[in-house]
Amino acid sequence: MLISTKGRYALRVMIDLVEHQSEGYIPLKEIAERQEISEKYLESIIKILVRAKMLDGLRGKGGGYKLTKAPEQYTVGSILRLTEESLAPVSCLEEGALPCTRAAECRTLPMWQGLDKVINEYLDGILLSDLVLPDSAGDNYVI
Amino acid sequence: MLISTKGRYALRVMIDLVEHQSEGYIPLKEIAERQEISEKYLESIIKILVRAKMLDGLRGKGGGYKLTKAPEQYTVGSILRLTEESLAPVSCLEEGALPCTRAAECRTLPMWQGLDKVINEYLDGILLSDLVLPDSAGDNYVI
DNA sequence: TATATTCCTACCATTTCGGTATGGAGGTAG
DNA sequence: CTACCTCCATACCGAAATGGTAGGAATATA
Repeated sequence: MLISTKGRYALRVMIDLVEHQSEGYIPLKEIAERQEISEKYLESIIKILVRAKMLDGLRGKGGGYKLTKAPEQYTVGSILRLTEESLAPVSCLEEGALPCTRAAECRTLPMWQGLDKVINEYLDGILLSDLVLPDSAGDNYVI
Repeated sequence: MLISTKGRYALRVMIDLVEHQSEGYIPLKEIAERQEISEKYLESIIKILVRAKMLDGLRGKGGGYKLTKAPEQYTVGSILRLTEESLAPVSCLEEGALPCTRAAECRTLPMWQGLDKVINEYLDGILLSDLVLPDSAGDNYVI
């Protein structure tokens, strides 16, 4: 499995916020209820998005979270690369992985690099706004 | 990470066997030494390939393993789908996963299905024989 | 029969996954 | 100024997956 619940939930939060953009700051509690995710777990995921300035958090009464950019400005890839620490399909391609001593003779390395490219290009080709479109238009990003 | 060491090692074993096809049955010990993988761990991986009739195992003195088909008959995808129990990028697409109650309203499901398709098509487009070609030809499957 | 080699079943340490619990710190309305 | 509501930080925890290890039984050859 490439994408854990963390990444999937992060995406659902972002979509939820797009769908309630007009309401200003949305409290965590509301999102958690709508998305049926535990408040505390969701909190830890949202924290990552706030630190990366993908969301803006406002404390105090009437506070909550909202997007910092327009939905077309976020790619799915950029969101997932934040929450999943790596989207690399194999450990030898992960950032900070110690260079494999067999890399030079490795028959499979170029293939893994190709797979990595395919995955990232697919995910970067989809915008957050694409995921919120009415159902009928939901096929344009399924290759 | 999508592909664990199991899948990667399986692929390396298959490649090793292609490169020593002419020598008949190749003992586990030889493969393990060449590939620098523990004999016992490799054994558990090879077992999977034998059970699926991708390899033929012969016991006793002079025994070992060999391919059951020509290298062009194996796709990388077919090998990986055996050793990794699933190549699904998200858990909700795994075989035997309990159907998600939110599937109908899920904004991200079609995207995950698209990703799954992209991954499988890439891996099924590469043959075992492609991985054994001389180095200079190693770019034809990197998109 | 001695030896090489595959098969089969357990077991295990470490890490990751998917959370929960507790306690603040900081803003805002009244 | 205080009560309330929100974000922020840290610690902990059970279950499953990962990446192996160990011991021995079955089988074929010489």
